[in-house]
Amino acid sequence: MTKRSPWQRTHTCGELGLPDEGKDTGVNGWIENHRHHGQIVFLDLRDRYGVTQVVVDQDAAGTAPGTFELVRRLGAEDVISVAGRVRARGSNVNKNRSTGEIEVVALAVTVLGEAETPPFEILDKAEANEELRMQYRYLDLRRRPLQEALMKRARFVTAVRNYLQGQRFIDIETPILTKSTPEGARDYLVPSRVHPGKFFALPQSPQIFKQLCMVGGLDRYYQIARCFRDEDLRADRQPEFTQIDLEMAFVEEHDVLDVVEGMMVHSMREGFGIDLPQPFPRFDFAEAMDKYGCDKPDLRFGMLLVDCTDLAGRSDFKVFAGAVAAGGIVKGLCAEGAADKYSRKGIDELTAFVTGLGARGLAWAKVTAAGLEGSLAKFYEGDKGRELCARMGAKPGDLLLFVADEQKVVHRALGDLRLKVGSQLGLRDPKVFRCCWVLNFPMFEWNDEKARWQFAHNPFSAPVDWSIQDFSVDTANLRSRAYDFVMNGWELGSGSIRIHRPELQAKVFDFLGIGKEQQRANFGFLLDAYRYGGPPHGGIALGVDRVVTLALGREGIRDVIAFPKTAMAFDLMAEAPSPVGDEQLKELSIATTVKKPG
RNA sequence: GGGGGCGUAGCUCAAUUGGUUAGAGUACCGGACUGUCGAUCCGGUGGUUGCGGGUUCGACCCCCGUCGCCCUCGCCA
Repeated sequence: MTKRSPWQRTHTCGELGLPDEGKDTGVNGWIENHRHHGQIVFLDLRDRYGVTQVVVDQDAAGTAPGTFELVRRLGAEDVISVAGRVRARGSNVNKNRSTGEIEVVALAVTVLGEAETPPFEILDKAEANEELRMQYRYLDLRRRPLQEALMKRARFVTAVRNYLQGQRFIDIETPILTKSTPEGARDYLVPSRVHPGKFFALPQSPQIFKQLCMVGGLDRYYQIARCFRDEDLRADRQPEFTQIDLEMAFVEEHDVLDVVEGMMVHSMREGFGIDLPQPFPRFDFAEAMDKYGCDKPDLRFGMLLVDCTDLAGRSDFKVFAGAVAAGGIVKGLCAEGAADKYSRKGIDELTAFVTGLGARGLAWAKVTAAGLEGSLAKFYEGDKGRELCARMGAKPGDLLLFVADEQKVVHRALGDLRLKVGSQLGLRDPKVFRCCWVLNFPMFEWNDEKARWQFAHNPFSAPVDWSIQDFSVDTANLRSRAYDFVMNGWELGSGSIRIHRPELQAKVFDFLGIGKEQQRANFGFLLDAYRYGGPPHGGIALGVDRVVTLALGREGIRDVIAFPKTAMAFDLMAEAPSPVGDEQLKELSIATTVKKPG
């Protein structure tokens, strides 16, 4: 016979209810709260499933001797095991708690782990600052919001795996110790002991390996992949992060998009109970820029950018006419019903906002039954005003906002202004989720600093024009078969149909000034692979951390990662990175240029 | 790499803009209390004001440096 453990658990702290009345039970957990009343003590016992009230009554019959005295000494975060009996709480029900109709009358209590006073209180609403909570992450993990995030995250990822498995995808692990390439983000390097002076790099993504899986005939690959990039951090960026990475052979854009759309609809519902409206609209990059001023449209609200360049060019308003004459454009936003929501001061603030983004100013007008009011009014009286309103789709009570400048500046300013005004008007409901695709991104972009063209997306994205001969002709307007997945104005995924012919791939590298030797050194194995029969293929990678953050309405991805790092890429709990001993360095043939270690 | 914000009991914050004993809530400790549920009531412990230097009769407050955290621009193919 197996000996019964003193902390045998029969129920969790979240599952007991009225139907369990009278049952003998064993529950384990952390003391969340304790209330002492002289001859009766109440404990709120917490585990990851919930909270149950435990009562210890000094006079109760059947209680193990010494139990009351023991319980009186217990405090917050002590870990205990309670053997007892479920009792209905009668008229003392706690309606704020799912287990509030019952309590466990303790017959015996075992202390499993004593807790010192924790450095901060374990509360649903985090009151301690994040620095402290990261240092004691294992305590922060006891908080319900963090547990909820991790549990839902796991449910979401499981749904993704199930869905992809059902679509014939194969989960394939790719190397963590891999090859450094100078293009792209800075690599995290790992020294090789047996190859002195040589280094592995941690993968920025499994990009090349997944493409080689396609050459390998594996057809449909996926991986929940950890990726590493040594760049400066943000609220939505960590040095290591997780992607749903997938690749498919013999496909066009719509094949990839359809699979991901199905996967997201399924997994968002399974993981978070969120139903995504379908289909996800598909925008051409140019259309997204034209209508939303950015390549990641927030579709939760309208307020599209409207082109008024032709009207503005004929205007007496010098700012408009001048901008058009200089080859610029004029676009506007119509904020429906917002005229009385913006005071002069409020509009000044919007003006400061757009000038901060490089615009020279913000022209505005409030629409009334009688015509326009505001900085534009005197240039748009009578028919001209009516014409402008018709173009903008404006009616009395609306607020019109315009920026005149070169196209890039107008889009930047109005794109961001649209989001700001949308937020101020409450149009960006965090409980509403709208997805879309943006396709046909530019192939290259000009890097001013380096004074040369560089990849806009990644070096393996195929050009839309398959038969292109010369990338130097009309370079800025060349489109690639790259696409982004966007939710609520957040880029969650990015992918493309790839180049699968070695000569075309080499031609792209040639154009970007990557010499043959460097091509061989960095990508030789990929170019070689294609010489042995590479299938057409494409894929995508989606940021898991971002999806979860957005779905749960959290502030940043640190809130959905069990052990995150700070903005300085430091692990406050483990205190990593840390200095290592001279012996270790010597073995790796490494000397540092840092004077004082540590 | 640049810009901004923050750093005061274990925790969250205050300190009349340079003024003499650095306060409050909470946590913690002790006491009272048999139905609480962020219990209540009474009492108590608790401070290198991030660190180093400077100005001043006097610094939590001003100056310089430094460390850390957060946000942001650059960066992130």
